[in-house]
Amino acid sequence: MTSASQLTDHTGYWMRMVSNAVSQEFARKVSGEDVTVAEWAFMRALYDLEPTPPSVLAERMGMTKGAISKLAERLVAKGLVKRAESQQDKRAHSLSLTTEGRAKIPVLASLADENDAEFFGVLTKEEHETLDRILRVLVERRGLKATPVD
Amino acid sequence: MTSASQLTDHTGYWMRMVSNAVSQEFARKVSGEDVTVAEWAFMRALYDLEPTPPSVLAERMGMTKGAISKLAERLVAKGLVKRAESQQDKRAHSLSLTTEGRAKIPVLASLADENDAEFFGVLTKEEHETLDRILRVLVERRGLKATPVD
DNA sequence: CACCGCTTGTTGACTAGGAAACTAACTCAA
DNA sequence: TTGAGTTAGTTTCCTAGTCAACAAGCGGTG
Repeated sequence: MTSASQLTDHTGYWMRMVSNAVSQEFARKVSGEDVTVAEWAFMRALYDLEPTPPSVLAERMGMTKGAISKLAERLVAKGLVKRAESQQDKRAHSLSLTTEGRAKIPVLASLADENDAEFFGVLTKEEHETLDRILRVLVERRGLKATPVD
Repeated sequence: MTSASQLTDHTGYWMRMVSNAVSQEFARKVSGEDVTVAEWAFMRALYDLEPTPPSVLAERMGMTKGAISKLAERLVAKGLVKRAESQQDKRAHSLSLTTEGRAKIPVLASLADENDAEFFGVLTKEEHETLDRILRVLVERRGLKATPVD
């Protein structure tokens, strides 16, 4: 075993490469809407959960609460998200989309659809479905936290 | 179409989630070797190409030349990579692994092997192979640049 | 040979996120 | 009721990347 195992032998390596490419492509698409990929993910998660505390979003998105705090702040500044004080607990608050934020969801979602279709369009329908299935299996079996609302 | 297409319907979303999880896991593993994931990828690419100019690595790794410049600087500082002036072109230089850097390759590679085995171990052998194949197909058909030395 | 445009690599300003320290507020037990 | 421990969120510091401006050097054309 004098030869190092190829970097390219690692599934993680290919995952990273493909994932980066998809995200970059998507970032380019949504930049016209003055939104980043992270902001879209945040808004989309919120769409299913609102009103929800930041902590839940952090868990869902696999980000630290610090990151969520800053992300939320940016979205509030853009007028896409609003905070509401909790009555019961003065430390806590809940986040929701504003009307404007909510209105952006379908637009962004269709960009995401388009991006996905375009990027994975080089696969056959069956390959694409298989990829999807395996990714979901991985998320489930590894207990990754961003489990979708189902 | 009042309902936004699910964020979770997007393959790109799952890719991002899984990719982040693999990388985080791997980052944890290599941190003991005082190396980051990006540094490993850099060294591993260099291993196949040395001596090579930074520009080629940038292309290979899908990073900007600025990022490569800084990454290289960090590795030089750690004594894992060395620069050599080009004779023909005084702007250019080439990068290689130092003896120490080269010695780290197998160690890091086996950590990568281990990480991959562990992370994707929740898949059946067939699922893992399929995933691998589809990712490679994607890289090839989409012309992603980090094409391996083959 | 002198200049103009292109290329190589570096730098500085900026952005995003993680880790950990911190603040405020809640809960519970004595 | 009060103090200790816990929890929600924010802030600070750090790392790592992009982008754009830049310096230096190349090469071709008048």
